[in-house]
Amino acid sequence: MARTTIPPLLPPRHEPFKVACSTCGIRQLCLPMGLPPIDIEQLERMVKARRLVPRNTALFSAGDAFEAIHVVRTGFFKTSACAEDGRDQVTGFQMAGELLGLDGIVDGVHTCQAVALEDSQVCVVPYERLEGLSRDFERLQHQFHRLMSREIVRDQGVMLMLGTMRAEERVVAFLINLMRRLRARGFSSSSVVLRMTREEIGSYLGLTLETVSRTFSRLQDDGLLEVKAREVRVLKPRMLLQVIRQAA
Amino acid sequence: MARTTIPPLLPPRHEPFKVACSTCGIRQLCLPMGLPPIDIEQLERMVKARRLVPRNTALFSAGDAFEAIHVVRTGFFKTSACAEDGRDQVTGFQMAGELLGLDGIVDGVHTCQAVALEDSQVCVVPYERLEGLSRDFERLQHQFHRLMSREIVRDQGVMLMLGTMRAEERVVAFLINLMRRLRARGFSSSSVVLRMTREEIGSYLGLTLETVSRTFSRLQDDGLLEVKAREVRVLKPRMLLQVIRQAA
DNA sequence: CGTCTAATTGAACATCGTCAATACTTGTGG
DNA sequence: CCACAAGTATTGACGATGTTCAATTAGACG
Repeated sequence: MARTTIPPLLPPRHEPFKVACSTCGIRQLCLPMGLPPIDIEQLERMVKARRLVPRNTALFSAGDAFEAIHVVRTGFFKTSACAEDGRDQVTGFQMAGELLGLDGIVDGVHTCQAVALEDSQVCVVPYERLEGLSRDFERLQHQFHRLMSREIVRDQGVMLMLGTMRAEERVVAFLINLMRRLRARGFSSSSVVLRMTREEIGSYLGLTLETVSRTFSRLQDDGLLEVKAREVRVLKPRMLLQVIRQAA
Repeated sequence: MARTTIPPLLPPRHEPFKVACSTCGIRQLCLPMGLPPIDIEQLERMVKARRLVPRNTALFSAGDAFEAIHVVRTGFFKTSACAEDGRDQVTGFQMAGELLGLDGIVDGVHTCQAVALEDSQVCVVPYERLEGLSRDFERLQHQFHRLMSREIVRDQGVMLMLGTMRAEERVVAFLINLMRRLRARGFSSSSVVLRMTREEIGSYLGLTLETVSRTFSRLQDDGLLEVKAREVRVLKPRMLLQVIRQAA
């Protein structure tokens, strides 16, 4: 029953959690980031509920009506864009504090799919409520704009990677980015357990799963990494950075 | 003096134009799109001025302080992202009604460069003013959010292209997209004069200029296009569409 | 009209993708 | 608890696609 190619819909729509941004462990990485307590209180009013998203289920899919922005509270997601012709690609991986669903605003319909790669929890921010409170609270408004802009800058970075990097550089850039974000969340800065398959990494990087696998093996042979299935340990962080810098 | 690799700064900062969105020829494609007259009047209040941007000059560069969103009124732009290591890539081409500078919101600094590919005119929308009026005018607010979201969706489309398409598909997708947008602006739907070099196209598509050139030649040999330097005429629009559809 | 940039084209080469065989994980049911 | 099955990862050989380098031609602009 688990692990279907088309993830099953999520049965329980809303879990009745108590939401309290002001005491949330990830508030420095999330929407409240940098806001004074008075604005964070407003933020709490926006959040409708938390929602559980079991592993391998879709939080939303392409074509779904857009009603809310979601913020990852715990867990790990991937988003995939799909074109009309069936082509699809992983466009990003999201972890605690990161936003899901900004694509839906323009036409009120999601154009991508968000799937949990492990049992996860998200905060549901109904979009109408967000716009409403943004009108009354300047800092909240600015914060939201900053996060949309950050997504645009992030996307530009992905384009740069896809357009200019070779396979090895892409894989290394992916790893460095992932570990930087994990470090910001208090995880080890030298070792990761990847939540995604080689195929998903490859899709994100515009490579085949074989090329991703071979690249990991080569980086291991060169002594920069230790790779054991999904567990990656960085042995030479400096040299890893150089893999990208030396190119141009 | 002209055509330096680093475009010269724009000497006259603000041209004293009278701004009137309500009578502007491109209002259906621009920020006012779909808004009722009463909101368009508010929009006019946001626009500080129009500004002339001569060919091959930068409207803004990476590192510049972000103060305003710009909207292309006439002409044609490219935006390029540049990484710390010197790597850079064209991330988009903008024409009348399209926005420039959304990347600057997050940190108050531009992360990309916008260069005019022909003598152009932009409307300057000071960002503080935009946020201020957005708080008072719901539809304006929503419109702005829609346009940021549209940029995110557009970027996802570019990623999909860079990650999954072969050279010929990329070039064709680029042409189809360009002509669709030109058609929406009342230009011929069968012939274009490209404003950018093969190198700029290649950078955008993640290909070398030689591959772009060869691909044009092949599409011409196959009778789908007629290419004479920068002038491209589409002879078989249906078959052009099929170049992309048949892949998956 | 001449110079500089841009575009085309060819040949050799590198990188990555495809196909295929094998090994390793993980979860499930006997 | 073990064995099996399905999914996931590794590795090799080969081939396709796109890059690099180089030479030539065509355009654009002063």
